[in-house]
Amino acid sequence: MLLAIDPKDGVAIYEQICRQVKFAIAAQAFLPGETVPSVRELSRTLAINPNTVARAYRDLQTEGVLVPIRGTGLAVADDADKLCRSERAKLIRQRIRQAFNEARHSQLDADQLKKLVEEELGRITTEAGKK
Amino acid sequence: MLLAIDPKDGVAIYEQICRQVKFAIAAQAFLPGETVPSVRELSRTLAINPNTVARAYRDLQTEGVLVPIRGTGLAVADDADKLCRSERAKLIRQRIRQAFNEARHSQLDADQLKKLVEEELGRITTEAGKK
Amino acid sequence: MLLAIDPKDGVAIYEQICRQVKFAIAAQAFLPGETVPSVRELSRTLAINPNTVARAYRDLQTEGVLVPIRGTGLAVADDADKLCRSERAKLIRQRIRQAFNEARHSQLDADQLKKLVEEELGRITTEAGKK
Amino acid sequence: MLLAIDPKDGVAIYEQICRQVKFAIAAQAFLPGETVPSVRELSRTLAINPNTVARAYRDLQTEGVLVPIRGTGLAVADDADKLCRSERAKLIRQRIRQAFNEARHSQLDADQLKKLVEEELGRITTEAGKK
DNA sequence: GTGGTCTAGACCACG
DNA sequence: GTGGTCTAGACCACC
Repeated sequence: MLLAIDPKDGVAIYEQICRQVKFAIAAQAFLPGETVPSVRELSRTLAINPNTVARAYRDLQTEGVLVPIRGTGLAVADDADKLCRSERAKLIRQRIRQAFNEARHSQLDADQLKKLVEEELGRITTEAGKK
Repeated sequence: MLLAIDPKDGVAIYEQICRQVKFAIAAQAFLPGETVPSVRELSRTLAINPNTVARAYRDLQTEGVLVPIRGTGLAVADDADKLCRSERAKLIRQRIRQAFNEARHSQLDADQLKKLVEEELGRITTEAGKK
Repeated sequence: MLLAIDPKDGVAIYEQICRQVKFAIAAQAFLPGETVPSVRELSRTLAINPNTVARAYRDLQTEGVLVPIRGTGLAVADDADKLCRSERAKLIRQRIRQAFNEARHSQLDADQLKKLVEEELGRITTEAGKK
Repeated sequence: MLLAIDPKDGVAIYEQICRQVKFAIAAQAFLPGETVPSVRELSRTLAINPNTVARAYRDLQTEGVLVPIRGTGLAVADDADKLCRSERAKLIRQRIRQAFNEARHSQLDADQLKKLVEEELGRITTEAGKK
């Protein structure tokens, strides 16, 4: 279970947990039906307060990603993998669209933007290749 | 002076003001040497708390975008236009890099990402063309 | 012995067992004097924790629905069928009263409520007729 | 602002708050655009912990009933009244259907059920009349 | 052991 | 003043 939490990231810890759990499910690191680490265990692992983990898990439940099994723990919902994958795509697209909109709105020249994007895109893909 | 403030945007109001003033300067809607609306006037116009406008202007002063003119108000700094344009570029590059990093970190396939980016890029440039 | 247990139902499993056993007795699927399945057997059949079955049976004993027969197991009490039927009626009346109270308390118009009730009542009786 | 909270009702306090706020909005005791009592104020009024109120309000936000106004408070969303009215109806119908289903499932005689319902319905309407 | 709820009190950004 | 987040620790029902 690899969750990288940064307490001073600016974004709330419980949101980091939510996002990473969803991404882990999307990447099939957690399979539907499996239980996720217990609130207490994860809170120990990440050295954060159990309430914070509980809140993240609660949000994941209201989103339908996790389902409670009484006295046993929280399990990944049956269709959570599809749900998480589609949401992951949506989130990423949203971020990109937002960045581009901002660029356009600031009257940045279209060619400059295109060039910039290709630079960054190249940077990412080569890094991914190295890995 | 056209500033579109949305109190329900989630983004802090003072940040919206900062950003829009800087973009207005970058787009040469305000020229270096010109004075910006007074705190009281702008707070009336936008129907928001004067403290909020004051805070925005304070931040803009620390960034060197605005300079106080004794007995007159706040004026756009001499090199503010260049400064704003370069910062705009930096901001945009940062956003794009951030979005791409997030995408990569979520184990999204590189080709999918590339395709997605090109889609959105096309969408933006055609829209810009229409405009 | 047909007991449909749903671990994800939200209702506690031991309560589901209690309720279904009592309803089975009320419907004369179990007759007074008959023995019910042993804790170990039922727990295997339903694939749930033996403690949970034991707790359900314990509750049924305190309610006087089941009586222990030394060396043999648990048997349906002599008057359990009447007891279960009357309790069933009480439970149902309670639920209905509760639902109506809630409706009234929510300031729903009395006529609307009446209409709604008759709709649902019709739905139930026709379904029962079909069956 | 009349919210009747019963700490030992069995249902969680935060849920009682949620339901009552929604019902209050449905009954137009709160109008869209108005702010609801602040977390701290309501927690004082009800003599409960602010966190509990905050949790209720948070749930109402995720449901789209309340919207945050930074530094000012929480306001009733524009279409919250319709949303709450329809949900109120749905909730009540659900409860009634559930009670009836349970009745049917327990093989209660249809005529008995009908008689029982009419008794209770009469009880409610006469009480409402008195009020 | 599990999650769920509640209390208490702290700190932060925002207006 | 407002809500948002986090920590700490308690109690409960359930398995």
